[in-house]
Amino acid sequence: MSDAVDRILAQWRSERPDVDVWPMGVIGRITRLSRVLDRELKEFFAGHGLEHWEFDVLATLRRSGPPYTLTAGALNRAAMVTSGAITNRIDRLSARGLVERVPDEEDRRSVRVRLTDRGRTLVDEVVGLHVANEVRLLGALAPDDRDRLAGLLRGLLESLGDTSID
Amino acid sequence: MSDAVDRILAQWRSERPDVDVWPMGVIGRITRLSRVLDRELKEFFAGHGLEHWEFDVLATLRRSGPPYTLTAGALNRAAMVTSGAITNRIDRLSARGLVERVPDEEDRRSVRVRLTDRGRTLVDEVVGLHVANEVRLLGALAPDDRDRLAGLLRGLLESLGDTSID
DNA sequence: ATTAAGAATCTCAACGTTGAAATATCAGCA
DNA sequence: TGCTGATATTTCAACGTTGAGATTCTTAAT
Repeated sequence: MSDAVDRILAQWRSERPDVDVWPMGVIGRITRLSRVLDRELKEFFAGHGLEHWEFDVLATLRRSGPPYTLTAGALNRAAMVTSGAITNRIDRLSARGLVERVPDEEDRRSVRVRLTDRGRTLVDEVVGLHVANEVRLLGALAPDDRDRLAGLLRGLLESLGDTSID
Repeated sequence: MSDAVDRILAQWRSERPDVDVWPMGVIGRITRLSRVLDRELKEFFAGHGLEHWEFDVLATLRRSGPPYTLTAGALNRAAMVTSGAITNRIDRLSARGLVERVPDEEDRRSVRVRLTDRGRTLVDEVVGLHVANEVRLLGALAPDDRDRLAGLLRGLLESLGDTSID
């Protein structure tokens, strides 16, 4: 049982035995898994006429609950991208009629972004299939291992300060 | 003890109790960790006058062992990017004098990319510091947990077919 | 030799993100 | 009321990747 990262670690041990590269066994695998999973999810969403980032934004609004409205800044932090990227994403989702900009009466610097009925219908249809697809991708994981893995990853995220979505 | 993903999961359970979103507890965390770690590494490499991708290419060549030479295609697969991206990266590393293109005598479609002495010196200086920085980032992980986490991630990567770096 | 299929790399236009600057607004305070 | 610093969003040029097509070369069959 070995993966691509095992081969990379073996190369380093051979070439630079003075460096203990164990952290790459964790960080390298997180990086590679992220890429592999991204490709899989991209393919899945394409099958439903969506970009990955489109689903992300719609899902963020959907799970925030009624009235399915968040500020651009909140979407920004949730997606972990810069503000310019969010402006662009809202523009395009808005052009597709999936969200709409609503002026914020209380703070006129702010823009509220609201899921339209079409947007909500779409995300509600897709989210179940999306999760089923994720279940498939994690099929190799025994039920006990799911919790162990999630717990270890949570510990890391906490230690790195990723504790808030607001 | 909770992280950003715990909050996301709680939102889904409240809004869509009919969907069991446990896979997001794994995939969501891998995705977020990848972004957080990417930012940290980017900052580290910038402190050494390098882009993250520059180090990646140099390290791939370095750990392949003497004569520190790989084809463009091999770099391509190692970096998990498209061929156009690798051409671009080789161009720029070559302009910095860190690698050089060597015509492949056996297969004239191929381009061999060789680490220059400057490139090798640079990567050899930086790799130890890079690993030390990774150790710092994983500081929250108990020694036993390192192996457990690496093992669980390896199992996933294998099951998704990521078993080769050639 | 010649041909055809496949492989390795490069080219390039389209696309999305970044990061900084610009704009507009708010909140606290003199 | 008028500042001042902070905040929210948009704008925009620079940058890197993608993905498809073009180019060059190899391999195997004829």
